[in-house]
Amino acid sequence: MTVGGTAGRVTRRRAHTRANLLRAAFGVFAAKGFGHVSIEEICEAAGYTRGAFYSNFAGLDELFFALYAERAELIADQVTAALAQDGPGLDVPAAVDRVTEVLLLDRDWLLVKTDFLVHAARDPDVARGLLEHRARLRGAIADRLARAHTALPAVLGDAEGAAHAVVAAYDGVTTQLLLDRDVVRARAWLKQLLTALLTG
Amino acid sequence: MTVGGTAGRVTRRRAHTRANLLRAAFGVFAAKGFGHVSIEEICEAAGYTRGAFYSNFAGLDELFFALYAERAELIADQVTAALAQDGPGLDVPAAVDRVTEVLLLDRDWLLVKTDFLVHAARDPDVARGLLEHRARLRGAIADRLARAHTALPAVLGDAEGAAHAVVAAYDGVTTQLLLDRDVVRARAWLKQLLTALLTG
DNA sequence: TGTACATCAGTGAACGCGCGTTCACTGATGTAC
DNA sequence: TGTACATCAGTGAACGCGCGTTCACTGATGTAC
Repeated sequence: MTVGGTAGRVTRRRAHTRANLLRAAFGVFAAKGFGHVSIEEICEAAGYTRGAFYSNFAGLDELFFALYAERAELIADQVTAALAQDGPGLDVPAAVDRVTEVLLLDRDWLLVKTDFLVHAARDPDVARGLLEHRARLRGAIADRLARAHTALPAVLGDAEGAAHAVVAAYDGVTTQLLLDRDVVRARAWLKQLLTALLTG
Repeated sequence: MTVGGTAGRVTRRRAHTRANLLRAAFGVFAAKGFGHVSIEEICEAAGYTRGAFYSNFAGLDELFFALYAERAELIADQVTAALAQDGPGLDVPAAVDRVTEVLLLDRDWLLVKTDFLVHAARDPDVARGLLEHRARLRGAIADRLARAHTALPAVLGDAEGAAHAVVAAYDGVTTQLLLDRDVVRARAWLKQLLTALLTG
């Protein structure tokens, strides 16, 4: 246990190195994919030796988790912000536009996110964390829809069901986007899908 | 150039070995994920030495492609069969049931398929092949929908658009299924989504 | 503010293992007669 | 059908590299007075 001020100074260097490693790692992971990336490569990209890596992370997995958590939090905040933008009522088409914009912005993120998905799919513990994160996002969407007072199609059930559908549509469109790299079409397509789903 | 009969006999052994390697590889890939699998592991699982591997494949990538192509073809046939089952008219709910059954059957396949997706997402050549395969499947669905004479919601455009939506729904539901492993819910959910999409 | 001292973050060399890749060899498969 | 011969699929040992992991060390960061 050290005093606040002391820990702050010491931490500054570490935090800096750690951030550099994470930033570099994001690029490398996006380019090559988790599983085709060596610790060596990340260190080289970040300009450190491997010792620095081990001083900050226990291994590749830990760094990958940290990386994912950091970015996922960021995206979640952006989505929440996009949803909160309207007044008490909800302009569904406008909200769809804004959310769509945020969600399909960064191809590198989609790549890393999908890497994380396949990783989570094979490890129940990791999957639980990811499911919780998804549930939180879905909850935010459901809340917003519930407060919208827009008539939702009965087939999907309540707002929770509709939010579920929104997430599924997003995931589905992402898959296609990863392959054809056509962001414009993907956005248009996602809007169309969400419109079809949310306006019976 | 050898005579048919001769090539048949010689090929028989090779084909057998190749099939064994592919079968074993499927299991290993599903369990660990492409990128966490060594040639050594596959050979051990199949009961061959590494030399046998190199006698049949140029490397891991080639085997992975072969594996994917083989299974994808299989699934495509099953889907086509499921679609062809009705008479000239199309019983949409029944067809949805049958297709859903086929598509969400095998978790291992979903895992390998997703591995292949992230791989393709980083390699345009691989992506092209995968996109073509998806287009073919989508075409089959669109054809079937077009012949169904059921009123499709206008938001999705023509039958081609509706087929696009079907694929997106499938991809979206798959993502969730990979995480929560709840096939029953996934099927129910996919049916519900498709119903919402196909019956305005 | 300046100096002596303590701690800790990152260095870089070293070790060793896993495994990709090659290749001379063997015995299995098929042909010719 | 049986035997000698040719070809080729798979063996298993060997080589070597990339890289994960460790650790004694250095110099940077912060403290005490």
